[in-house]
Amino acid sequence: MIWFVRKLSYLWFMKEMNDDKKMDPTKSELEILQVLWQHGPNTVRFVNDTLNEQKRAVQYTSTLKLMQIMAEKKMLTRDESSMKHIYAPAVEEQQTKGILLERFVDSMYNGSASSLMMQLLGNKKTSKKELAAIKELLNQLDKK
Amino acid sequence: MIWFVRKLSYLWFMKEMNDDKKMDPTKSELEILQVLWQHGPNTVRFVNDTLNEQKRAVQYTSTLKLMQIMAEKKMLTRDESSMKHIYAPAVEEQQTKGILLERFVDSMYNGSASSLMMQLLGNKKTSKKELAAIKELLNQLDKK
DNA sequence: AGTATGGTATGATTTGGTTCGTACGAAAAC
DNA sequence: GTTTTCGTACGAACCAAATCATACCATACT
Repeated sequence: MIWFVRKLSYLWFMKEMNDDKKMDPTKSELEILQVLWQHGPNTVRFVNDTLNEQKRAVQYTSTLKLMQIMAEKKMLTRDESSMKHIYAPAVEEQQTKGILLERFVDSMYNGSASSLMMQLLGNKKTSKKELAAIKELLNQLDKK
Repeated sequence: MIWFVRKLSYLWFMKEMNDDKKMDPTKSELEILQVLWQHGPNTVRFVNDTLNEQKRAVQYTSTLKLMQIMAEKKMLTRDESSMKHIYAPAVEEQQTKGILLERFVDSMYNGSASSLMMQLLGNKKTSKKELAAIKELLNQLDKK
């Protein structure tokens, strides 16, 4: 009986570990995830090219290595059936961003979403269109 | 004449450098800034104690070193007139947070504040009180 | 067949941030 | 006056993340 309990708690432990790693993208890892979320599963070549034109100069092998590591961490999956491996995100976009956002709010605004809002709205860069969209959003929430 | 132009552009360059560093708090640096923003100028001892009770175990000398580095970067100023040095934030809270927020929104939501809002509101953790506060905020903005 | 091209694998190195041990000085307590 | 306590200074070690050079394999082109 004991072995069974041990096994269970071990599995649980491993699950937690993986979830942790999966969900903790670093800055560069996030950049890669963004590309894959936006353009769908793709090759290293594609991701690297996209990164280079959209963000900054980075060597092909650097991107390769990072993506390999991410696959190890189960943050990405990869299809090795063809020579050119195809990588896909293994984490859900909304969920991941949600976690990161929560962490951000916690560390900067003591978890207060409305404080963040104030900051956002006080910022000149928030356009009128954005404001309108936000209001619309709130109204819709009300109706539920 | 040439030397003068050189001097000017050098100074300009240094100014940029400093501004950059000033405004780029790392995670731990931000923790320290938060303490100082919240409690006003203070000693290393105080900051370290606060950190230890509010966040995590950290050695006194670690906090000391970090704050020294931050002072070097002009992120903090310090008053050395007394034996116990008094550190004060050299960057404005709202401004700094604004920059960080903007960066965050850019990297995660392509600069769209309303996308961020959606995320925030979709999150169960946003309480009704928060929601009310946000609405209030928007109404006030309208009146202007 | 031979060479150019495009891919993966991987170890070594660099970098940035953080942590801590140790040294040392001033002031307070004894 | 000596010892303990509380402070700063600073180099060294550590760690995670990121970068890159190199090696090697498969495919395509001539």
